[in-house]
Amino acid sequence: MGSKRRFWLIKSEPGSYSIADLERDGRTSWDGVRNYQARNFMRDEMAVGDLLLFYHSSTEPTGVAGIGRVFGPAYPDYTAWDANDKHYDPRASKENPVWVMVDVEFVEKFPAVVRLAEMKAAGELDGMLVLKRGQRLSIQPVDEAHFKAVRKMGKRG
DNA sequence: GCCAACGTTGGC
DNA sequence: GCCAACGTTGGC
Repeated sequence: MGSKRRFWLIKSEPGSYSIADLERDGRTSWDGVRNYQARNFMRDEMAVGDLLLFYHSSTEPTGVAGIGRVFGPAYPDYTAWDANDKHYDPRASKENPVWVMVDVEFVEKFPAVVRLAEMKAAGELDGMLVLKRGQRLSIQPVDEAHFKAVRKMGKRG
C-alpha cells in the first residue's frame, strides 16, 4: 500500500448527507456502502489522511461541493447487521461483517459547487472516472492532478 | 419522470 | 459458468 497519499471521490445525495452536514458534524462514518469495488477501495487502499472530493449526486447542480479527509482506517459497517437499518444486509453479522466503512472529516466547503458540466468542459480533467457515462461507483480513485485541478476550480467559487 | 448503464441474482 | 432478468444509480 505504501505511504503515498491517494485521492478519492465520494458520492452522496445531499438530501441524505451533504457537505454542509459534514461541516456541521466535523466528522462522520461513511456507512451504507454496499458495493464490492467501493468496499475494497475502503478496506484495501484508503489510508488515513487521504483527501476526498465530496460529490453531490442526484441534485441540482451535481458536482463537487468540497473536500474531506479520511480520518481513520476501515472497520466493520455495523449498520449491515441492523435489521432496522436502511442498508441492512442479511448476509452480514458481527462474525462476518461483509461491509466496512471509514470515518471522514471535514476539510473545506467550496464557495460554489464545481458543476459536472464545468468539469466535463475542463480539458485538464479528461479521463476522470466521474465524467464517464454510466459510472455509478460511489467511491472512485482520483489522480492527483485531477484532484488539484478540481480544488482550484472550487476555490475560484 | 425517463431511461441508459451498470452490478447482482438466480435459473438452468 | 452463462446470461437474462431485475433493481439501482444518477444524469438529463
